[in-house]
Amino acid sequence: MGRPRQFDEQDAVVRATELFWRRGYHATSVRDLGDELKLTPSSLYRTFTDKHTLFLRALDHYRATESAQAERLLAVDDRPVRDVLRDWMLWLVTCPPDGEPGRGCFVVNTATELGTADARISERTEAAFEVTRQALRSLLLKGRGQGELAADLDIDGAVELLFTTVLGLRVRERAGHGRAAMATAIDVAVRALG
Amino acid sequence: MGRPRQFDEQDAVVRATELFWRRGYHATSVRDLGDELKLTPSSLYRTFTDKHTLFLRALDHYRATESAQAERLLAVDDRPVRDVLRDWMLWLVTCPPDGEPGRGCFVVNTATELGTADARISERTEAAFEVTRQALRSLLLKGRGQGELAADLDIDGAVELLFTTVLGLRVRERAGHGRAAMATAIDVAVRALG
DNA sequence: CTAGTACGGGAACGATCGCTCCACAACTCG
DNA sequence: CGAGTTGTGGAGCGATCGTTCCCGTACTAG
Repeated sequence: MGRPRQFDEQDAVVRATELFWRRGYHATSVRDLGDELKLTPSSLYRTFTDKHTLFLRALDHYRATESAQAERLLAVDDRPVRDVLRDWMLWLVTCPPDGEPGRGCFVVNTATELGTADARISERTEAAFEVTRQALRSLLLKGRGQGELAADLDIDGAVELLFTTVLGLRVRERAGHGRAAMATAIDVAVRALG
Repeated sequence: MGRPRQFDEQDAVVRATELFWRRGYHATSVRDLGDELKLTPSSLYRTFTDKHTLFLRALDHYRATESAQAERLLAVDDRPVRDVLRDWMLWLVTCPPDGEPGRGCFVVNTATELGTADARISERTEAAFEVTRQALRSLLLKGRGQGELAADLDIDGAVELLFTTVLGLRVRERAGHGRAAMATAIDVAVRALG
């Protein structure tokens, strides 16, 4: 009972995610959030407890949507594994296609801004990283099983290199590096699978 | 003439660099800096103009010292290029060996925290990135010239992949990833040179 | 209708932000 | 010595930080 909400909580989380994503945790003030989400401080705190909790919600939302899209791209079953891998990496690097400067990856930005100091945050970034590693691993296993990749391919090693490369790519997108250079890196990485 | 300084300016820059490195730009307050550098606000502002300018000084100092150490490691001339490359990458990832959580790379942390919004900062991060790419390029060229690497090695491609890998490694160090996993990624990357 | 409950709007809390100002101290030069 | 110059210490500026509180509002239950 009581007075009904005048805003959509999920929509507010989406907007908060975009703001935190672009500016990072410390550079985003509660008033910035209030303006963007069209929420007064009282509604914001009543709904999301505090800034830190809202940030965790934003991280979770980002992981959920990002993972969903990634799974869709990786689930393509009728194309060569190498092509699926390349397209997925290219997509990771082109996520925000419209003008404006690259936002990089919210998880990577968060991990570098806050390091390992905050446990509740770093357990989320680590979980996100682990999802990526597992997605790479199962894709490579599929490729090896289908004979597209060498039978003696070092899966663990390949996963580590590809995962590390992905992190590097997302830093470069945030830094505004050209798509061509990153596409080159992706090509070489994929070709390194043998 | 006038009253002499009671502190060493260079030493203050070193301390400021460490603080900005660990905490990032926005999370480091002028009072934090004052405490760490043992400077009153008036001395700090008289000497370094403002927080932003001090941050640029810190970035420049980091680049200078970091580049100097990297050049020393890359200048080793009596060892196989692949070993030099591997050792350099391992060193990049182990820079702060003593306890405490990894600080990652100050340049990478800055690039992801501030993106491309601030021109004076991003021109410095880009310059630092370019130095790394050039160092990789000349090392690979040397290796190819000495016959250690294949004559038809795609230098541009290899540089892009290695550079991207290095950025990813520094993110991972900041995120507290284990040295073993990163060493694996490095091994595979070096082996991918053929 | 009334009582109870959750939300919206916004003033305002104490703390901290980046930064300035000024009286005083410590030096060089004539 | 005194005049000139620069650094030091620290109070304190206005602005903004994250957060709370209060009151009027919009709803449900009885």
